[in-house]
Amino acid sequence: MEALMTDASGTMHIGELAERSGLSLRTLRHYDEIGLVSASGRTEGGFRLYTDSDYDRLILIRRMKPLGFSLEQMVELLEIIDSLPDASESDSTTLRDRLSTFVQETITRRETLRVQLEIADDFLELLQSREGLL
Amino acid sequence: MEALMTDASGTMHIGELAERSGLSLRTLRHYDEIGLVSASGRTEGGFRLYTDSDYDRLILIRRMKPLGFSLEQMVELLEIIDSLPDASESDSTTLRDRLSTFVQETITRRETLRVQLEIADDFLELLQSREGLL
DNA sequence: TTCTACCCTAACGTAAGGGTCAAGTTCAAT
DNA sequence: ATTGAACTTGACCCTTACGTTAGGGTAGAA
Repeated sequence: MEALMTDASGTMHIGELAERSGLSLRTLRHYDEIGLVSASGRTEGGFRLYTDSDYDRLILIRRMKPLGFSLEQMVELLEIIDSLPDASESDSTTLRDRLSTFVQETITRRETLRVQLEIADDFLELLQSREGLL
Repeated sequence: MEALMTDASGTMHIGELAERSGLSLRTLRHYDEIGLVSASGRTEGGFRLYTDSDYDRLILIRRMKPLGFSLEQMVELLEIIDSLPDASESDSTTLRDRLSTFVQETITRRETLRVQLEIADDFLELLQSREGLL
């Protein structure tokens, strides 16, 4: 009975974004505070207003999370990604370096995750064998 | 040039256990404080004394870590495991239940880990495609 | 206007340690 | 027996990523 996007100008309040992204209100406010995903605007009364691209940003962040980057690192990576479209030639050397550092980090962390999965399997087996003894 | 176990009675100080387990001194003290892995004894002067079975306990904990259980939950699981050998018949029903609950939790968490690995792969691909654009 | 659902800030709490520090302990070498 | 380097102690503050009240303000329908 209610539109997904309350406002015709394509903005939403924090509650809707929370629901759509599956993140808590507190988390969204926290991300705003630290500048990871700032609300694109505010109502006169002070309500945060978010847009669809804010939502996209959140989705990207949700994908980064399993890799265990700190929020601060995510801020940095988003900065890099945001500035990619423009500076394709000028100062792209530093940008390229910063990005490839991130890619390396990501590869390392992905590997860590893989190892953890293995360890988890080991542990599960161990637990189940104990269970069998009962 | 020095024995792995300094003491003939088969005990070691916190430093040696830290080195052998790969955990920090701070971590070991923390585990002692919360009763996850308590030192088996103390010297007259107050130094913690650990045994080989303390070491074994640590290894088990290290294997649990990737699953993301809280230290408090690990305390509980270790309690269960410790009491398995004896109570094979008497009150083993509650024990069996508690253990199987843990096994279920572990399976769930293992699945989460697997999904995270997938998401990580997605993200890595995404990053690398952006890198290709430069 | 008043109700209700939603939103705000501010501030303290939490887990799992990290780091630092002064002070006490061990123990091998003298 | 003594000494001094290496080790250990507990205490306390710091960190990250939020959760959790507490006390209010706002949006919009009835």
